[in-house]
Amino acid sequence: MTSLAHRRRTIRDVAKRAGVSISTVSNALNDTGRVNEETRLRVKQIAAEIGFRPSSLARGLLSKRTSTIGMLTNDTYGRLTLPMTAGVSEALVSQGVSVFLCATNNDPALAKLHLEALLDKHVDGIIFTATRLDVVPPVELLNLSIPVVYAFAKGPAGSLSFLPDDVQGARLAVDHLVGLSRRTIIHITGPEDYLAARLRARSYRDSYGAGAEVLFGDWTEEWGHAAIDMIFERDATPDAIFCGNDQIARGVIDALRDRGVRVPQDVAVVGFDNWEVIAEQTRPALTTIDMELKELGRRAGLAILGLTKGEAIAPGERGIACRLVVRQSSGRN
Amino acid sequence: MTSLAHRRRTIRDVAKRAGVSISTVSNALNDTGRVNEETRLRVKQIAAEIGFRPSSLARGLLSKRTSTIGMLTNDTYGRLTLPMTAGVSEALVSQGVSVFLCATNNDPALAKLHLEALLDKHVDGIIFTATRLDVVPPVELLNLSIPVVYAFAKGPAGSLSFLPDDVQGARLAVDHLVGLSRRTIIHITGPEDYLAARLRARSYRDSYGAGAEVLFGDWTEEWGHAAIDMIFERDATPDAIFCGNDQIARGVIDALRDRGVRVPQDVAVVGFDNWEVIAEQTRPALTTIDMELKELGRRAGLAILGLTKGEAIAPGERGIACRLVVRQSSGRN
DNA sequence: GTGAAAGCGCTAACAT
DNA sequence: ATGTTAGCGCTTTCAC
Repeated sequence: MTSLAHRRRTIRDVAKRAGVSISTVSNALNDTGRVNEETRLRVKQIAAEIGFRPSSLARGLLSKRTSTIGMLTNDTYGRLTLPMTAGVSEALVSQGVSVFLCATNNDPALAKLHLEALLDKHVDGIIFTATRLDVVPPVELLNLSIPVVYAFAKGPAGSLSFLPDDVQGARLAVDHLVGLSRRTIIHITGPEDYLAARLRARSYRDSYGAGAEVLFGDWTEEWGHAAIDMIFERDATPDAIFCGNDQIARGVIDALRDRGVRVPQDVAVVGFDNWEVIAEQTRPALTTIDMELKELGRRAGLAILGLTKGEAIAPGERGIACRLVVRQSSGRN
Repeated sequence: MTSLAHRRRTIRDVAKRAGVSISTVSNALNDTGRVNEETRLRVKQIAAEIGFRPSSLARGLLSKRTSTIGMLTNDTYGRLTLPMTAGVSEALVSQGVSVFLCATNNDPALAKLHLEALLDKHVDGIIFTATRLDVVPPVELLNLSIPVVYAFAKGPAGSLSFLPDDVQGARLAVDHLVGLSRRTIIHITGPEDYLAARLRARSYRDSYGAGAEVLFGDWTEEWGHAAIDMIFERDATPDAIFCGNDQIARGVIDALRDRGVRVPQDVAVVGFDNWEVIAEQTRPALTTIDMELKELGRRAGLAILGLTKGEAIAPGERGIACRLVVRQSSGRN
């Protein structure tokens, strides 16, 4: 193997080659100060030639900014965190900001370890994300001297959080079903101790009005099956089911098919999440609510970017609108 | 909002407070040089008290190491990349190394942008990961002065790659079915232009011997359905099916149930991926092959760590053994 | 055992 | 328009 470890080019290399001082190089490259246009061009030319890239370490030492941010997530890279990370990264890469991704696996000690590594590295800001809205963020985030933004998690009082608008999302689902002239809509959802489940359920009740019925259970296909078994033992059966997530919806649809109930003709089904591997593969494909997590991440990224630049951004909870994705499971009957 | 932006403590703050010079502080904190034990303790004590954390920027400027690595992935945080990232991070966090995650979304321009950001930030090394084995890594990775490791991707000649052992994995599946006295095993898999599909198919043929039959298609449930429809139009039907991934397997199982064929009594089914949201929710739950992606990531992480420390690690392709996960879809008949 | 001083690669204030 | 200089926060000789 040939030795690839050529010493990195420094500003001095450029200066020597261009026959000017290092400060002229600095000014030329950064388009600052007064530099003869010819000189500027020549310096830039030479810098490019020898592959000079300014050390962000040296730069950061002066400027106190590193163009890096940390993302702390409580789970092991789940399906919620990832679209958000994509959004964050997308918002920041064009500004030259890179993202440290740190999964804490719900382990406070690991969270602390990651956080210390981030602080050692002088990240300009931190985004905390979680797999559920009611996770309590690490207390260590409380008194940092760098800005912190919460994404898909409620930050403490006085902080800035970006959250999906579960209430609006659930209303979207119910309104859609009502618009299709469905009369009897039942809501099958996850555990009641999840804030998201409670929010969606409350919104369903508010939109639907009298006769609303909510079945809390688990976020699984199995629960979807079980719930259908319970419901269809009764006399009155619904003509629409709004599920708290896509997995439940898939279980519901499979159970309905097993019973010979036609979807969407007899019963329309709407899910929540737009988890494509589930929603697109149910038969029929699932109408569902998309939380626009990537957009949520993008917003959080832009916010942290602004904050690190010293912009004043009002704290509070920002809701991100959900989007209805219509597929076959809710067609007209 | 109270001003939280207290100036960071520096080594000088510690020195002043301890009444010693900064070099003594440095030596005391790093357990280097000759320092009186009492002094050392006192310095450490004071450093902790005022919350001093050495700037990794200043440190990196001297040492040429930043304790950061970059992960470049060709997709948008898919289900393959993520367990690997978890493994990488797990291997490195205890060493104080943080990971920049960069999704290139299969866009070469974006890849270049990310790569330049990483180089600007002096990452100590780079791990490239992909969603399929036969992705061609960005050429820009070729002549870097920092080590590069490939994970779930074949690097160029002379590089170090970590790959799942698809051949062994497929053999595991076939041997398992044969061990259950299954006689007629068919292989339904994804597109033939995927290297992974070809490797698994070849291994299946080699293990199974005469009479092997491979159906190439897509990596979807839909294709699983379609394949079963084709197969069961014929006279001779198999008593076992080995699928190229879990989605196909799920489609296969659903199609079999629709036809009244019992799984596993009449036909045993084995998948590939151990994608839990799929495998655990099929009815019956799916026996499948786990590629141990987290372990693969861990190995890649350890390798890059060694390389950045200057250890000599032989280039080549390292196969990571797959693991058979037995669930109900392949029980004894 | 401790401290003074040089210097990592860069930017910015100040001379010239 | 360009160069000299100080210094960001730290590690590392080398004197004392």
